[in-house]
Amino acid sequence: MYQTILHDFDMRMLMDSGQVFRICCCGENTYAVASGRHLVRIRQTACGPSKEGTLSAFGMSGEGVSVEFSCSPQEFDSYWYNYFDLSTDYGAMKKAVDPKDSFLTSAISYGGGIRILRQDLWETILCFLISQNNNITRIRNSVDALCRRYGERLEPEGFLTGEESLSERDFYSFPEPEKIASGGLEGLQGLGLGYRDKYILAMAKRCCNGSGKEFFHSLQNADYEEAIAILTGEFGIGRKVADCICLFALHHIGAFPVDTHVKQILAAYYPKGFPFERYQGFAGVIQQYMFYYKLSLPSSRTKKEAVKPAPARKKIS
DNA sequence: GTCCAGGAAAAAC
DNA sequence: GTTTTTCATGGA
Repeated sequence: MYQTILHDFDMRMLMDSGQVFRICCCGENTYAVASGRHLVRIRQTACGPSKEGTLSAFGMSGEGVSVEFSCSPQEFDSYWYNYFDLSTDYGAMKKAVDPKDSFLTSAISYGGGIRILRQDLWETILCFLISQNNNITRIRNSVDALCRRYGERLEPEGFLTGEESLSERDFYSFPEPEKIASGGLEGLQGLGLGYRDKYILAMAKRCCNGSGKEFFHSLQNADYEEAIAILTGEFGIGRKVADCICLFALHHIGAFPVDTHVKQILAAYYPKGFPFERYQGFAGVIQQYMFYYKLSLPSSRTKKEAVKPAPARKKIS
């Protein structure tokens, strides 16, 4: 077990932020995080004198949360510290936000515990291939089903203090390209992938054996623009998915993925344009606060009808 | 039945 | 070169 105090950190927000699909809640204030072949359980509790502790108070700058990792301090240092991007000061980026921008200030007050994770590249490429024209719940289910079919069962590492029983749920490693490729298209049926199965298979074949390592290294050594060019050259990856991979795996935090939600935000709240110049170099962090906050809003607020009233509805016969 | 979801490829203009 | 259609799937 390893315990520490963290700022700008909230597991529930990270779990639901849409950047990662392998975190689940497995008890009160307790979460399981799987990444590649790593698995850890994390318990987070409010600490210090804070205003009556709502969950939303977690992770706000200044307050901090007490966080227990089930793993050893060595595993924390060598993997999870980097995964959660704990060397970055998010308070500084929050302060850069225009105080007159009420949408953004609300978004940060609502989702201040979000960070940009440094996720495994192979895993992130596949997860965001699955994400296209899909919703977060279905993505999570497909990713989990894929890991159950081709991954290996992971043994929980270490224990949290006073842990009575482990979660009934079991966890699997993210499958290697060779495993997915060998199963062919048939091996991808029944996972809810829909038409995306052919993208997954093509990417798995492309990353088999040595060529995957080369591909990953070229991406990791590329700057943002180069990475976008490489990624969008692949079957099934367009600009939006490429931006997500750049942001969530390659940590190009200037990347600003525009999906259906962000498109709605920009149309509804920034009709005269979003001030990208103000957030140069870290717009992706700002984007993530906006995205997460938007998920909590009633859809009527940003749906097209709310912005521009739709013409009279066509009469049904 | 229709619309929507962290879109992109293929077809059609 | 740009716009439109198609592509699976399941929940609302």
